[in-house]
Amino acid sequence: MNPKREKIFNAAVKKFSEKGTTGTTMKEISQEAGVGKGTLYRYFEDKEDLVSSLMSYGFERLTEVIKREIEGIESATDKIKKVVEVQLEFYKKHCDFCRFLTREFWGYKNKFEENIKEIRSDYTVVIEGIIEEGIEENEFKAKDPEVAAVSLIGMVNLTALHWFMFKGEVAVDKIREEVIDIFLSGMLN
Amino acid sequence: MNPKREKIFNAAVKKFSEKGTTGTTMKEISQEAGVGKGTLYRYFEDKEDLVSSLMSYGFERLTEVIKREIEGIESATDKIKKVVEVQLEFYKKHCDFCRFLTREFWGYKNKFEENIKEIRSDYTVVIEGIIEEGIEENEFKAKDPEVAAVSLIGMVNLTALHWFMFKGEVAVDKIREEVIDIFLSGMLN
Amino acid sequence: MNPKREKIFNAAVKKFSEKGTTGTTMKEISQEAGVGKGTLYRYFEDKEDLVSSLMSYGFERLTEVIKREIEGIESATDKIKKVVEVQLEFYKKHCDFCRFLTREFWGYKNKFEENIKEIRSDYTVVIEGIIEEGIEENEFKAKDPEVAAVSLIGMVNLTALHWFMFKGEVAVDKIREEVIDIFLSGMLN
Amino acid sequence: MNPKREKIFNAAVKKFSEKGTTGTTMKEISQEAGVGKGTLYRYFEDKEDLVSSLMSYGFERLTEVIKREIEGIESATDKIKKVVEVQLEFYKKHCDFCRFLTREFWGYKNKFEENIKEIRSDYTVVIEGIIEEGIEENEFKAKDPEVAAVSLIGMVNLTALHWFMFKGEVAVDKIREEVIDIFLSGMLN
DNA sequence: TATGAATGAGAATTCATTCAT
DNA sequence: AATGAATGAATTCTCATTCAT
Repeated sequence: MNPKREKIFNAAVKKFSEKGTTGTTMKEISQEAGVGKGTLYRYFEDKEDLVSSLMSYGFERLTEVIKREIEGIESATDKIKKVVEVQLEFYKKHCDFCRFLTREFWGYKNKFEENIKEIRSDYTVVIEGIIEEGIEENEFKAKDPEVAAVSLIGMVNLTALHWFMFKGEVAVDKIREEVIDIFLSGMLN
Repeated sequence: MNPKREKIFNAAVKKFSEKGTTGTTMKEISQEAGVGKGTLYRYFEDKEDLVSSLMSYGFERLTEVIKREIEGIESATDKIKKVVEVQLEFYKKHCDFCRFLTREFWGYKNKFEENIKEIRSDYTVVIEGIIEEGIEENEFKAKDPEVAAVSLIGMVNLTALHWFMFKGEVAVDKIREEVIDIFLSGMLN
Repeated sequence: MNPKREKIFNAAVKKFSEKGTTGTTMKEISQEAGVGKGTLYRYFEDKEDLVSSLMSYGFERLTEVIKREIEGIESATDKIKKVVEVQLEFYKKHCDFCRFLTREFWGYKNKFEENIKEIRSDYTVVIEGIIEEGIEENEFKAKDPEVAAVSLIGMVNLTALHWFMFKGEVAVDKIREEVIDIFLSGMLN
Repeated sequence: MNPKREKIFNAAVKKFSEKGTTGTTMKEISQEAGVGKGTLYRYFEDKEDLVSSLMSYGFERLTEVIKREIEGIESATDKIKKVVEVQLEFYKKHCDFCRFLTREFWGYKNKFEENIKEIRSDYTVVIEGIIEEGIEENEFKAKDPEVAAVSLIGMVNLTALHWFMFKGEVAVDKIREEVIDIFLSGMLN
């Protein structure tokens, strides 16, 4: 990627996470990025485009990493374990981005809405695929793979964010163990 | 509650859900509520206060309903089942409010931050309590009740919102069954 | 007319005449008018609306005055004399407005274009009517009343503006005599 | 003239006529001209200089053509006829330029103001000269040659522009006949 | 000599908030 | 108590101009 575009992305993530997209001004982003205000508009149509490009970019990176990491893993159970781990690591590393994402994803009508939905769908579908596979192989017993996939994402997403917001850091190991255990074996003794 | 305050709350929820808090103007809220713009400032200090009051109010209602509904239920397992059901019904009924909540909760510095954190904590703590109870009673096996509680909230929250956003309505029955099953018994066959 | 709207109109004419519509900022107008910047937007949709409203308003006033003044005059010749006199007086009195008009009328596409064309047409048509009348009464000999009408307007318009720009004031008496003489009797000896 | 300078002139006239000088960006001109944006600044000090150079250039061409065409013509009457014809042809051929001129000429303070006034004066003076000549030769009867000259220019200028704007084309023949007739013989029967 | 990426002053416009009625 | 006209700080975005390549 163009290095200046990347500089802008990094500055935007930081600011958006701290103050929200609407609470952040283009001027602040340009200052954080160390470029002129006008330069933002050379790389992005407008603020909306910057926000949605950033969201797409992040989702794509996350989906990419997950796809790459589960490659070669055989059982659906092991794949799920890896997915949880990779996601938590991603959240820990890019917690600014993840806060931004959680906040802005459930967004309101904007010109890029469809585009975003598609990207997010990609990400959900990967996890859904693993669950379907597990069902076929008789490893898993879920009736509705979509509910199961979104549930898993929800568990990881909210616990990670909860830790980040209330304790200051994502406790990857602790969360991973517990989440995997609950998701795979349930709470019942 | 003061009926005019309630009118304003209802108008605000509707608009905030449609267009976000920053995308909604005080004028729009006043028109939706059928009162003068100045009147809003009689009932709320400023916009920030309106947003955070609304958030507290909603969390309190949800916590209240949950507390009331699990009263008298004996086993932790049944309590969890009820919690999931009540939450999904609440999401279905007040999906505007829930979208607003998810978006605005992971909020950014504002004068009411501490207040909000406390309220949200109340809500988490109720569920954490049920889980702790279940552990004590040897019904549950979780190592970390907090992770477990937030995981459950995350599952319900995200599946409900996912259905609302991508399918237009929250499929309470389907989600409830699957989520309860996963949370209690896990995915493994 | 609303007194605040009028204050804004007067301020806008003055500034537009001095610096052109695009050379004048909304801030300057608001300062000249002694109102807040936001107030301009209570009375006009946007800058374009302010410009075109002003143009319509001026054309309407001019057309109105002309219509009123020629009422009761019998011969077309006398009517033409009155038209030239009234126009020159108007130009002298509102030379700011006239400079603005001449400059901005031959404008470029904008949302109010059709509206403006209609208003200007009204004004041209009045003069065309007098000429047609004169032809019917055998007073005048023009073959094309439209060319004749626009010619007269052009003579008055440009001489008045020329005097204003190059000599600082519109010499009403001198211009009136000569223009009427040329238009009615021609240059030939 | 330098061919690149001419390319820029042509591009600028086209754009200025379509969208006004302030509505046209330097980038648009450079693209229309097929040169880099920076190149414009090699041939013109700044935008103001481009506008005023263009205006001077056009006035000079028009004055030049008129001077050349009336050379050798004897009577003032015939010279006036030729002047009207030449002007109308020029307007028809360069209507973009003429619209630009009418709009921008009644210009506002800028660093090249004096220069422009002089050029325009040149043009007026040629026609004034013809009229003075006619008076001396007893062909014409005007009392004030300046009013007469500006009147003629006004007639031609506004009728041509009126036709261009409201009918899409300058009807040279029709306008010429009528304007010459009015100017020389007047309207009276 | 020619280019176009980068800049930042400045423009139009919005909107939370105030306050006279 | 209720209203909505008025305000101006703040925001997004544009574009003339510069300058390194």
